[in-house]
Amino acid sequence: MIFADLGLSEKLIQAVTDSGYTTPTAIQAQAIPSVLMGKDIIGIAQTGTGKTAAFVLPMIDVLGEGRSRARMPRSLILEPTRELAAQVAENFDKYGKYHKLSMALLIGGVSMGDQIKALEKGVDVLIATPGRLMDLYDRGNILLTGCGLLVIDEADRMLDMGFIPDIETICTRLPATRQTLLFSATMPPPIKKLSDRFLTSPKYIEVARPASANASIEQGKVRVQSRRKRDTLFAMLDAGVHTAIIFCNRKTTVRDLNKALRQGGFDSGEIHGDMEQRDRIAELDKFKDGTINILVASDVAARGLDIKGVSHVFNYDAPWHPDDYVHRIGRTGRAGATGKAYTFITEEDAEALANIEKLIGTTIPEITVADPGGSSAEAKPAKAREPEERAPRRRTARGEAKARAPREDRAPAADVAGEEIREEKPRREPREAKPREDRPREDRSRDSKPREDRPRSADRRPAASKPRRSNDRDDGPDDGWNGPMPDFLSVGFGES
DNA sequence: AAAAAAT
Repeated sequence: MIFADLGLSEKLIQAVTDSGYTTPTAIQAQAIPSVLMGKDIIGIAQTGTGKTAAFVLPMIDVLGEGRSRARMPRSLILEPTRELAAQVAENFDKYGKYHKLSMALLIGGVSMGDQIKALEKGVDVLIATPGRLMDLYDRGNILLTGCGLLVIDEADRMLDMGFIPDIETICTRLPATRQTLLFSATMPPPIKKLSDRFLTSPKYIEVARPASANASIEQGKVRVQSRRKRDTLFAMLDAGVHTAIIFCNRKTTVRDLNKALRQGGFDSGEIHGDMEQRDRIAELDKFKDGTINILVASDVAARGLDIKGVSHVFNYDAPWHPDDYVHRIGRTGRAGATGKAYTFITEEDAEALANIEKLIGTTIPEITVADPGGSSAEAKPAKAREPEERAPRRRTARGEAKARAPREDRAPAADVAGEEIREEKPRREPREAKPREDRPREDRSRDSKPREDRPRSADRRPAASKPRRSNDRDDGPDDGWNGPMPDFLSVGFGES
């Protein structure tokens, strides 16, 4: 099966080929022909399965060259978070480069002016989070009567976030004869009800959950006292981590931990919902382009965010909801690359852990990190008990940085060719290989200039109806992380 | 127990 078999236009196949993809994923192969035929779809899938391209590609062809009218978008995509919405917009840019579709990204946290301007001009594709969409609708800036195609993405998360009433309201404002695509990782009763009410004889497509079914993620749990989490984490990071997302349950923890990491000489950043939108974007961009290799995150980044080459996920706090565990660790091990996912477990986490292990159907192997706080930490199989009352060593930024392996040792290995579109946002370039101690922090900003061929953040304004870049870059399927793994991180698995 | 999303 290749993309050319799915009934997509030649221009679209060209854009897909330009991006280096040839083989559709399961969800793409099943969904694309049906979407092209105008059918409603329920897709049980997450990002990581290639879900986004499964609706973006056929939508580009369905909308074709048709003309939009002022304030009357022809299609609407609803996303639960601003980042996901932006990510979908990037997909339209990438695959729609040979089409003349206009789009607008309606998300909160940024000024409305550009969004309103884009709406006035008329857009083919509206990508929105519910809050801003409702706001602009109530202000009379949007007419949904011409909107014949609706995508409800991440429906279960919309439910979690209390968006379902908004979604229902929006559905009733769209024309009754329309095409509706609903994607969800799970089908809880309220989502079932929603689909019964707003979809017409949908085709049901279910693909395996990538994270639970994903053998490319090596999982481990680390039993740790709350007060030793930080030292343990530092030790594990010191041992050599290419790129890591560190999830915390609270925004305050995110902030504190990032601060500590930076003081410790790590190139880290943070993302959580209390940050200004532009800072969220900036941090994510830095992580994507390699300016930083550690991202401390709240669950705002748990689902869907597609960043290539994340080698490690750390659950600094065990997630309270087992579903979140699956989503979090799904940020690594993507597109055939291998990933590691480590979860810190304190005594209070016993119940959460039990729920997680029940959900994923296996016991997570336990690893022990010896000598946290030292720079020569190594992990040993679980049975080797760690000496308990070792005084945590104070680390200074200098000494700690010197003790760390030079960057070259942690550089990613050669790319592995992946043929399927699973990744919405490939890592752009190999990261800076210089050891950080050679480069004072204040000097680094001027060195990390953005590449000319990738959209700068200023370019990512909401109104995407600007002329398309003719030489849109070729995002080959670089798979990201597949590099050498420090030995210690690999031992100890299969012990329990 | 938190986070997210409109201001």
